[in-house]
Amino acid sequence: MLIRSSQAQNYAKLGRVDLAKSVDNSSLGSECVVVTPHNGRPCIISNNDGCVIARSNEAKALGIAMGAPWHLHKAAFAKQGVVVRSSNYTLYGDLSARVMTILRGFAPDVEVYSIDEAFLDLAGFDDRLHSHALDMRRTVLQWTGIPVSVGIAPTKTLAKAANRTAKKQKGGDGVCILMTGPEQKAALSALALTDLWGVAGRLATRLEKLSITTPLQLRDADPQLVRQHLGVLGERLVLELRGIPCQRLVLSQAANKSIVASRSFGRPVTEKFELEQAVSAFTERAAEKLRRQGLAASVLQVFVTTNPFKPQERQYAASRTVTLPVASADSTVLLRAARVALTSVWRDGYRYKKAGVMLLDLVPAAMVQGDLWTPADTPARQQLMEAVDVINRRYGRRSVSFAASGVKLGWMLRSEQRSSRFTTDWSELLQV
DNA sequence: TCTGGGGTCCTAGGACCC
DNA sequence: TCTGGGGTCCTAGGACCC
Repeated sequence: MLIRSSQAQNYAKLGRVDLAKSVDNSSLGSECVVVTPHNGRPCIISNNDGCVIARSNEAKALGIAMGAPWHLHKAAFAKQGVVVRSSNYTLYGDLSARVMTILRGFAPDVEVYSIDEAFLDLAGFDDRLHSHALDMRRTVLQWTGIPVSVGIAPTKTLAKAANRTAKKQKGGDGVCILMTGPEQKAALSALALTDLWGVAGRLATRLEKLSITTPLQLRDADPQLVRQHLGVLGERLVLELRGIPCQRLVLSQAANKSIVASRSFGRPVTEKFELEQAVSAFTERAAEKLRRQGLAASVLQVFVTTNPFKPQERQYAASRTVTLPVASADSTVLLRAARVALTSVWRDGYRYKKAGVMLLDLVPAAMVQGDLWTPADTPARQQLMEAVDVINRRYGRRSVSFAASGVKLGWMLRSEQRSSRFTTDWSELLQV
């Protein structure tokens, strides 16, 4: 598929659309690759010049694997005339939004699952699932130029399998419906364990030890046994494969629970000041994201690792978290916390490969109260700290703590944790 | 010589997804 | 010299409390 738009000078992978009917269950999925004017030349997208994260069909035909390390294949790619582009998530986000808007016209409930996937509730379309799916496909293609494939089934897990089947069908119409037992059996028997949603290498290995090597064997396995060995996720997987939904449609876009900024370094970092610079940059980037979403962070974590691909080198991985007295989105505050955390994880003599900053315990910034949020040492803050000292002397060290919980930000006495005593009225603290 | 049990919270780590 | 980045969820184990 070609997009002739001049701004789309690389290609975007977009649009597996899984539509799931949640109540009595059906589902739909699509995948498309949009390739810009490279006239049939193989094309890939890399992330940070590290890994291949998307491939055009021509590139797939060359045997270029998903996630292939870029540096190992650089020479071969050049020889084969592979066009390489960097990822452009702003562009993909824009295309994605257009597709999602169209999909909302085809079902009342749409879950935007990722940048290129959606689950739709198709309850009520039972007698015309196929024509509805074709209609949807046609419209998305006409209006955006993006081909999508559709998988329909009683559960999300089966819908994903249906989607995969639809995508792989040679000469098919891009739609796969797995509503009946025989249909499901036929489709599942053509898949490998790791084709299933939620099963990657580690789980597959553990399943093999239970003599479960195919999706059908997993479906027919004892859920209790699977739960014992793989936990609750494994049990859910078995049930979903049997057509018993364990996952509802998620309609509301929940706020982020964490924000990360991280990078792998092009060459090993051995000097502390270099790492400090990087961590500062990560912190700024994460803080910007935080503010754009109208959030504040209560906890900041810094992590560093050496290169795990070089086992012959001494390995070290560490992370340190700093809890802020009050949730903040202020760069100065976050930078200070990041510096403290980094100093604590830093060890001389290692070749650092990757580092990052993670912001956690996010709360709406609007909930953070007045002076206590500002980085400066205000009189109110000094009063607060004195009060904390008094309380700690009376009740023991660290008996008062600050926390964000749900929509409330406040303090609590540890001894009263059970009663979850939160408040945003800081003066109460002074009276304890 | 014998050294509770149950609940909660926190953290680190593992596994998965796109 | 070179192997991504950004997320979520679950679990095990230790600390702590009663």
